[in-house]
Amino acid sequence: MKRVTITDVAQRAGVSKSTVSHVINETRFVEVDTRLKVLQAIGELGYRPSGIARSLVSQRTRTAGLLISDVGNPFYHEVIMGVEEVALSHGYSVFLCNTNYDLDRGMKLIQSLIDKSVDGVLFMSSSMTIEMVQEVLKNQVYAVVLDWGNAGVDQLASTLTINFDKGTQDAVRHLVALGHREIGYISGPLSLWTAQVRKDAFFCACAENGLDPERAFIMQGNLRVEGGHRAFDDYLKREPRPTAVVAANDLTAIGFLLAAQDHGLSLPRDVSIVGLDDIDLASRVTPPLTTISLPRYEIGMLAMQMLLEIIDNPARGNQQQEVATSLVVRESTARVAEV
Amino acid sequence: MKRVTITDVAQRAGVSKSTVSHVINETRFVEVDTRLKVLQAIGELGYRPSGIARSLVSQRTRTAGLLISDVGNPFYHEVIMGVEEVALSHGYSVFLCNTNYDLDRGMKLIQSLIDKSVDGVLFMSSSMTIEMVQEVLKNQVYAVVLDWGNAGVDQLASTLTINFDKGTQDAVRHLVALGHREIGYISGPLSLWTAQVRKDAFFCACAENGLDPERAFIMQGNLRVEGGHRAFDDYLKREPRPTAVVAANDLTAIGFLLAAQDHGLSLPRDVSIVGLDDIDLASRVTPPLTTISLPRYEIGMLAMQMLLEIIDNPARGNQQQEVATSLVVRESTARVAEV
DNA sequence: TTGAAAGCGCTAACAG
DNA sequence: CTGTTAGCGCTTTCAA
Repeated sequence: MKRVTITDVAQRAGVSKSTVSHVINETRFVEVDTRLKVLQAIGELGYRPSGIARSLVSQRTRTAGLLISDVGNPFYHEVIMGVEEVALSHGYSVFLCNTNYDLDRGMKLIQSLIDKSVDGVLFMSSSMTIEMVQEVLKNQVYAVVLDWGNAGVDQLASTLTINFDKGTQDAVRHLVALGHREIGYISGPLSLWTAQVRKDAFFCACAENGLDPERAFIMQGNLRVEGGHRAFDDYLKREPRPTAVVAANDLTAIGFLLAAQDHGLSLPRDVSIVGLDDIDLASRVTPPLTTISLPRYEIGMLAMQMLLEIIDNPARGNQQQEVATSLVVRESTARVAEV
Repeated sequence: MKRVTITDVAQRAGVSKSTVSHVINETRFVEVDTRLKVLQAIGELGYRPSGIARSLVSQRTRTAGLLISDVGNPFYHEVIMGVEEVALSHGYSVFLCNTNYDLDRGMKLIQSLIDKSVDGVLFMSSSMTIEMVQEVLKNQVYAVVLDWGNAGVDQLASTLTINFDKGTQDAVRHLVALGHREIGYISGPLSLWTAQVRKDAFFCACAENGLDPERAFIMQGNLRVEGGHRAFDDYLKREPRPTAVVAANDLTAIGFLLAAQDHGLSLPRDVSIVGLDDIDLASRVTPPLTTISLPRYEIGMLAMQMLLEIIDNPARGNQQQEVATSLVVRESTARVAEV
C-alpha cells in the first residue's frame, strides 16, 4: 500500500498534474466539470498532498520552533497555548524545545530546528544567547524574541517586551489610595535581569505616586515561597513597619503571607500584600492575592502573530512590541488601619 | 543570499553530487583526499543538507507528534521531558499538541500532524478516540498510545499501560504492616476509567493483604483538593473510623490532610494517608505525603522509544508495555495508635 | 481552458 | 573509487 500521489489523481481524473494542483490550490480557473472530476478522483483515492513535496518547492514548512526553559514553569503553560492557538489556525505546527536552562542544550535544539527547516523560532527561554538568534537568522529562519534583556537583540529580530511599569504603577497607586505610605518591596535575586527590571518598575512607581523610593524598605527574596518566609523575618525587625508589601512574584508574596499568618497577623488588616504573575495559586490562597498579572496567553498569541507577520512579510522588517501588565485586585489589600 | 545546495558543494570540490552525498552520509567509501576536499568545501560554504529534500526521498521526517490534554497538567511535564530527551538524542523533534480535552480539536491537530508527515504520534491525551489512531495509521504514520482504556487500541498500535497494582499493593501492605486494619479509600469520579482502575487496584490490594474489600469504606472525591475536603466530612461520620486512608490522587490526599488538620487532628498520629501521583507538592506539605508514584519521566522516554522501535522496525509489529508504580514512603503514614 | 516540462535539493541504483 | 541519472511529489512557468 503505497502513497497516493498527485499523478494517481491526474490519471484517474484524466487530466494533467498541473490541473490537479490548480484545483487543489485554487490557483487558476478550472472548468467546472473538470474540477468536479478531479475532486471526485481525490475523494475516491483518499488523496492528501505531501507537505514535504510542497515544502521543497515553496521553501516553507509551516512549522515553528518554540524555545522555552522548562515546561514545568507555570509561566509557559498559557504562553504555549496562545502560541499553539494562532499556529493551528494558520496551519502551523510547533516544535516544543525545553532548554532546561542549559545553553548547550539550547544550541543543540536550535540546530535540530534548523535541520528541520522551521520557518521561524520563538525564543522564550531566558537561557538564550545572541549567538542562537544569529545562528537561526544565518540559516534564513526568522526569529521572535521575548525580551530577557539581551543587549542588541532588537537589532536582529522582532522582540516582545513585557512592560512591568503599568501594572506596578497601578499597584502602588492602589495602595496609596488605600492610605498606605510605607510600602516595602521583596525583590528577586538582583543578579537576574528580570528581578532588576521589576524592582526598577517599583521605584519608578513610588516616585510617580509621591513616595520617596529611597525610603522604601527593600527585602531580599528568591522568587520562591521560602524567600517570602525569610523576607517576613526582615519585615518584623523594620521600624516603622511598612503597612503594605509588594513582592517580585506571587510565590514570594504567598510565602510572606503564610509567614505573616503563622506569626499571628491577620491579612489584609495588619498588612497588605501584592504579588506579581497571577499564577493559579494566587486566587486560591486565603485571602486571595491582589497581584500584577502578566498577559501570558496574549504573549503567546502575539509572539506567534509577530512571527507569521515577518515570515509573510520579511520586507516590512522586524517589529518591536510591548505587552502591558495589569493589576488584579483581590482581597490581600485593604485600607490602612487607623492608628 | 540563496541557499547553499549540494550542487554548490560538488562544484566547489570538483566532484559529483553523489560523492558529496556519500561523504556526508558515510554511505560508501571515498578516497581520503577527495573526502577532504568535500569536507573543506562544505566548511567554506557553510553547507547544511536540506532536511526537506532528504525527507522527500527517504520518506522519513524525523519528527513526531505528541498529543496531550493540557500542558498545564503537571502529569505531563516530566512526560514531555522524557519524550524530548530520547527524541533529541535520536535527531527527532516533537510537535506539541494540546487537545484541551476537546475531541474535535484533537482531530484537527491529528490532521495537521499528518499533513506535516510526522513519522509517528504519541497519543497521551485522555481525550482521544480510536478513530484518531486509525486516521493516523491509514496515513502510514505510526502510533503509540498511552492506555486510557480504549477498547481495542492494542490491536492497532503499540500501547503503554500504567500498572497501578504494584504501587497500590505496596501501599496497602505498608499500612497493614503498620497495624492498620480499617483502611478507607477516596476514589475519583467513577465515570472516569482511570478512577475505576485505581479503585480496582485498591480492592485487589486489600484482598491480597487479607482485608475484606467489601468492608472498606469508600469515599467519593473529584481528584481535586476540594474533593478531599468533602471526603473528610464523610470520614468523620464513619464508625468505626478508618485508621488510614488511601486517595486516588495527591490533590485529594492533600485536601483530606488539610481538612483533618483544620479539624484538629494530628497527622499521621490520628490517621495515616497515602496519595497517588507524587506531584511536586506532595513532598512539600506537612507532613510530607506518602504516595504511590508514577514514573512520569520513564513513561515519556519509553513511549518515544517504542515509537522509534516501530518506526525503525515495522515488521516486528506493535508492542505492549507496562510501567509499574511504586510506593514512596514519607511521613503521612505511621503505626496505628495503641487503643 | 489545459498540458508539458523544468526544477525544488537530495539519495541511490547503475555504470564505468 | 567516482560519476550519471532517475526519481521522491509537488508547483509553476511557458506554450498551446
